[in-house]
Amino acid sequence: MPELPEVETIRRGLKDCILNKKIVQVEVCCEKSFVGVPTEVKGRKVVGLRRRGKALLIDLSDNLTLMVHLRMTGQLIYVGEERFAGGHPNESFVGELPNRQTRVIINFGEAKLFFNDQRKFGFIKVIPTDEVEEDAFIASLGAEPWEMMPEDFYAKLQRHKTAPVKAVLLDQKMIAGLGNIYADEALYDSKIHPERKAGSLSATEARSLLKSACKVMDKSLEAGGSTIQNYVKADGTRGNYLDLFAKVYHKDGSRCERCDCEILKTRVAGRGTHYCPGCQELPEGSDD
DNA sequence: CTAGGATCCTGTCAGC
DNA sequence: TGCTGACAGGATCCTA
Repeated sequence: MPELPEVETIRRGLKDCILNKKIVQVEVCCEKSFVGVPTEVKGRKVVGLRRRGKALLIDLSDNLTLMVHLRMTGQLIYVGEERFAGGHPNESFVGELPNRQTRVIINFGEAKLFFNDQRKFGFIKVIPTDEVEEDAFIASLGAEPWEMMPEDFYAKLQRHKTAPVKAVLLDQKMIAGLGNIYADEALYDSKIHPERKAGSLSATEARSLLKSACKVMDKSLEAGGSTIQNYVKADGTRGNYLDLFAKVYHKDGSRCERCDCEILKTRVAGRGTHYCPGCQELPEGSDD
């Protein structure tokens, strides 16, 4: 799940747990999940935590950085005096660790950080700190939503004559950090149909969409992304963090709170897509 | 340059 | 109960 707000929430939470701590050992349980030499990381101290798009950057002493990308099902679980977990929400947040989804264990001595990832799409990559900007993934990223200039956003949308606007929103080169959840939520918030041709949006619509993207992500950040505290409710039962802010995502079958139409789920650009047919209308004709 | 599809991998759920 | 296929919140690689 981890999209920008989740990764940012992890960055903030993890900072309090691991900043200034020394890595005693790195245990790689799945080769595919760790790019680099584990022993190189040994003995280094965590000196900072940054984020770029959906990538978490853990800066270590002596010019080394761990780039963590959670992709679809990655999660980071810190187990020490306190427990902090974020990423793809499931029972690993609260259960015994390591488990069969554990791919990497970063050992801080008295505490451990577990990188779990069911589908093995995510990874931790070792990069010299001064070369992070040159990493192919980092270098290709578009601007952070809050830093994106509306006119640049509009110009980028204009380049896509036939692609649905939803597909363009998901493109990290276009704008960094949006995934399937926030793409649907942003489109709903600005009342734009996900299948509108990206190039057909007016400058005003583009501006509105960018504003909505920032708004829905701010709201999720406020709610604390998908972390242990909104996964386990006060009464001990399991909650769904989407309930805290989602208006359309996984809401198919329920009523739009703006116009009372039924929220629909379709497939756009190969992805499950949720929208309200009442307030996200597709204009008549072929030039949509 | 853009556009569309397959693909990496594991798990869950619906339907038979 | 057991099997099968569809699908899952990401990004890349390939082809056209």
